[in-house]
Amino acid sequence: MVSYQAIEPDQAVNENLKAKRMPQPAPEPLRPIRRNEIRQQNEQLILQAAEKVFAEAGFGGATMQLIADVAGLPKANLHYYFTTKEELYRKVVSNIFDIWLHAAESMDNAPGPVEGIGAYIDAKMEISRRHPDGSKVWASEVMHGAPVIQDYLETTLRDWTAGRVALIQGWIDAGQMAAVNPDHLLYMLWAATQHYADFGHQIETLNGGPLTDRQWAEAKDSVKAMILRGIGAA
Amino acid sequence: MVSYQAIEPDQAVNENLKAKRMPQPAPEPLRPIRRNEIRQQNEQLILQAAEKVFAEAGFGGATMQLIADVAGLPKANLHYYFTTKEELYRKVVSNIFDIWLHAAESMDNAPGPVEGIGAYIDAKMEISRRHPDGSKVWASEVMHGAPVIQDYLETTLRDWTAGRVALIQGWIDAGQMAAVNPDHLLYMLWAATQHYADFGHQIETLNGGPLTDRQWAEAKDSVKAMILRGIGAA
DNA sequence: CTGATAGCTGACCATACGGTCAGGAAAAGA
DNA sequence: TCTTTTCCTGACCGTATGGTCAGCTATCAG
Repeated sequence: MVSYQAIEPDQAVNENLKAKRMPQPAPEPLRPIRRNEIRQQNEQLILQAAEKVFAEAGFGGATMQLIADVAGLPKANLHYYFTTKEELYRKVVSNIFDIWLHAAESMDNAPGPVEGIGAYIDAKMEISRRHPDGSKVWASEVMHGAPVIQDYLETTLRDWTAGRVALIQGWIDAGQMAAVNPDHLLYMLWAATQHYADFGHQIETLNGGPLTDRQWAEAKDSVKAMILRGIGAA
Repeated sequence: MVSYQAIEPDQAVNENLKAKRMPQPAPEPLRPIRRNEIRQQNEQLILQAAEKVFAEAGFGGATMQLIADVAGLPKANLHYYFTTKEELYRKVVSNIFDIWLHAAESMDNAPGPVEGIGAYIDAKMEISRRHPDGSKVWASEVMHGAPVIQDYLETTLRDWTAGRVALIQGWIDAGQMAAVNPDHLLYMLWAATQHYADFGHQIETLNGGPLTDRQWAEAKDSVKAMILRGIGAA
């Protein structure tokens, strides 16, 4: 079996659990544990660990035990918050989808393609840099036929896409850019930006290490320059 | 657990096995079974089934039993030809890598970027169309940190990339295209073309069905037009 | 024809997995 | 204080998985 690099369970440990297991010298801990917060905090902790593990191993390769170790919680505790592995996975994917949709708003209310598509590329490149795991989970899900989020594709994404296609067509009709096929332009935008997350390991290997701030800026500029020139908007 | 669509085991059945299990009316079957051929044939059969299953379920989600069913062979027979799941997977990935490298030759011996990069896009789009499973397996492997083909990335791919970067730089120096960053141009080429395989399901969903011949042609033209214009070569 | 060898496979095994549950601990409410 | 509710978890279970192996059959060289 392929041995994915082991993740140190102690990398992320619930601070509250730590505190609980040792005598507390202070009569009142600085952050009193309120019930409401516990649930929110642990769910977040589990979701973060799950995103990492799902991205690294895929749905089939990920194990609840490993997610639990990364989160620093007993496995049974995961099943207390998320009944099944699929329910946890579904929540992870849906979170990512929300981030994406939110970032997509940057395209609207722009006077033209240079600003609109430029801002969209900026936003998507930033997501690739800050949420590479999320991007990978999404990519993995779609590659496997979207067994879990097919309905999202057919409703939300479809509607969003139709709206942006109309937006782009409007720019074309107004002579603000070349008459490219809007669908394929969107595909290229998604592909070019998400590539830096999904294939980040390949890029880092070729680059001889993680991209520096300067290199990320150059990546962003390169993508923007090529695409904007490619659609005759620059 | 996510239920990936079941694959009908009988979709691909070894014709020789079929023949063996039923009385042969003809004294000499048209294709006599030679020992040499059996090995080659079955290995090919298993590799094809494996590529399909690995692409659909990922390494962790794929099972030897399912691969065996798709290949129409008993599971134990798989282990006769490929000792471990990882060995089989490694062979699948390495086969894909070879196809990619071979297609990459289309970029060489071109008088300029229009012909060279145009031909490369053509070749890669054709691979995305004809070998989508292979592309997905590669993507999955890289996304998971390339646990199996890291050495390929560091040697073969690195060398190939360096060569093409020099080639592109030569075109830039000769004034045949704009002064784009060659590395990021390569990333965009990979991203834009492989997207049609890796995210094929998403594209098909948005498209309301598989791309037609005409739509594939338009996709190819769109990618070529945008990129070639984007690098100032058209 | 005969021994040797490659191809084949049902039955089996140890392990690891997702998920369950009884029961304890801690906080909130009364 | 007592009761209720939420939180927590070690131990356990049925199942499915990757892999093995003894023993069979089919081919081939001599």
